[in-house]
Formats: sequence, C-alpha cells, structure tokens
Amino acid sequence: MFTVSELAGRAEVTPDTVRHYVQIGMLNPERNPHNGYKLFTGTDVTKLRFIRQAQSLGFSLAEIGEILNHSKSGSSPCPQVREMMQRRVVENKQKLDNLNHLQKRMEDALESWEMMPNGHPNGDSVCHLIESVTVANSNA
Amino acid sequence: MFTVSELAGRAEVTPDTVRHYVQIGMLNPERNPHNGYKLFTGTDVTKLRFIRQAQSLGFSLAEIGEILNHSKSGSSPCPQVREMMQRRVVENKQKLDNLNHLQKRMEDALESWEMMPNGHPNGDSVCHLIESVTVANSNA
DNA sequence: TTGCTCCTCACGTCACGTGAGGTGGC
DNA sequence: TTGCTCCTCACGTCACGTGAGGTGGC
Repeated sequence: MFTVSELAGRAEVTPDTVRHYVQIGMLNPERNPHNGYKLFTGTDVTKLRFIRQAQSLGFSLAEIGEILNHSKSGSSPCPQVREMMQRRVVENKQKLDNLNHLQKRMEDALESWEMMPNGHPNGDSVCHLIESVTVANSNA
Repeated sequence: MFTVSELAGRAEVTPDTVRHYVQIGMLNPERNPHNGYKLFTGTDVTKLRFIRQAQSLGFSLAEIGEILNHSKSGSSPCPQVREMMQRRVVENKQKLDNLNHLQKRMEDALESWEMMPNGHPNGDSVCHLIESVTVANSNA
C-alpha cells in the first residue's frame, strides 16, 4: 500500500495531481482508519500511469474516465479507444490547420509592420498596426 | 450612444461578450441614469473591434488590456505590440511543434493498433493499446 | 398585456496549482 | 521539538456561456 506521495513518485506526477484525481473520482483509495491517510495499491499505480499515458495521447480526463469505467466491467475498452483516437486525430488536424493559419497571419503581420511607422492612438484608432491586419474569419 | 446589443452587433460579438468585457473593465460605458442601461460611444466600437482583431492574432485579453492602457496615455503602443507579436510567434511555433509531435504519435499509434487484437483489462493493464505507446517526454 | 431587451449575480468549463490552517509520523 | 508529510477546504486560471430572477421600453 502506498501513500499519496509514494504513488505520485511511482507515476512521476505531483502529490497534488494525485489528490485531484481522488477528488474527481478517477482514483478511489482506501483509508487508514487511524489517521485518514489515503492508501493506494499496485493497481492504482497501473491506473495512474495509464491515465498519464492516455493524456499524453491527447485524451481528456473525461474520455479517460469513460475508458476506465468501461474496463471496470471486464470488457475490452479497445474498440472504443480506437474510435476515440480516430476522432482525436481529426480534431487535432483541424487544430493544426487553425494554428498554422494563425502563424502565417502573425508572420505576415510582423513583416508588413517593418515598413510601417509607429502611430498615435485617437478615438478612431488604437494601434494601426493591428488594425491594418485583415480580419480573420475563424478564431484559433 | 449605443446599448449593449447595438454595440455587440456593430462588432459582431454576442451581448454577453460585451457584458463580460464591461465586468472585467475592458469597456467602461456610461449609464443611463433613468434605468441603469449601459451607454457606449463610437470610440467603444473602435475599441471593441480592436480587441477582437488583436484576439484573432492570438493576443490574450490581458495583453490587449496592457496595450489599451498604454494607448490611453496618448503614447504609441506600437513598439510594445511589435515585441509582443514577436514573442507570440515564437510561442506559437513551439505549440505547433508540440501538436505536430502529438499528431505523429497518434497516427503512429493508430497504425500499429491495426495489427493488434482487443485485450481485456486486469490489474496490470487497462488497455494494452494505449499502454503499448512509447511514453511521451512532454505533454501537448 | 405581450415580447424583446436590459440588469445583476453566480455557477460551469479544464486540469490542476497554490495557499490556509491544522494534524500524524519518526 | 523539529521537519516532513498528510488532511481538507477553497480560490485562481481563461474567456466567456448559460441560467435565475427581476425590470424597462414600445
């Protein structure tokens, strides 16, 4: 049985992260009846590492929670995971497109600003540099 | 003078966004003494459009607030804006790198999973698909 | 009177980090 | 007794969106 920081060390997270996961129900430790300390098992180590691994693949805690619930019933979460991952790939591609567009707009702006003087603000203008940029249709 | 939704319409934002900006002090309307309604000016339209424009370039409201404060003194915010934009370009490049790495890891994972069977969870494993992926050093 | 808009709280989002105030273990 | 860890609130982060409950304008 491990305490909060023993578990945290084994999965390379902070103790506060462990406490957070307990609070939102991702981890359900027993308690030491003498002092209320949380007590984790080897399975919790596996579970916590799994959570971190899944996060590094871009899954949200909510998604990981679903996978965990599914696997509690003993059935394989794998088909579900394959589907979720496919959705995530598509979403991330969209995000990359947005960020690439943003990057281009920022670089173009910087370049065109090189030739422009510094203006002074008035009621009709705050900073003509920013105002000179073409309006975006989509936010990043 | 414009009401909340008249201003909102002129800058293509929702009335709730306008109220939010008032609450955090980005916009400081006068009040109609008879009913407490917020009253905005043409300068507020310029300002709100500026805020949206800057946001579309990736500036945070806090950064935009700084620019706005600076320009209130009548001095040019432009040199500051050039610097901030350069920082943002670098940061965004970093973010793009992270997301590209994530995308590659996700696509590689999906591909390698095609050959793998669906496993069943136990105390040592939750989903071997996810666990089979190489651990990431940096989170996205 | 109806229907639209306005007003002010105040909570929810996402995944923690960071005090605050107090206690157990060695 | 000291120093480290543990515990439980509870607030802050970012930029709003969304009720809740009530009022003004035409």
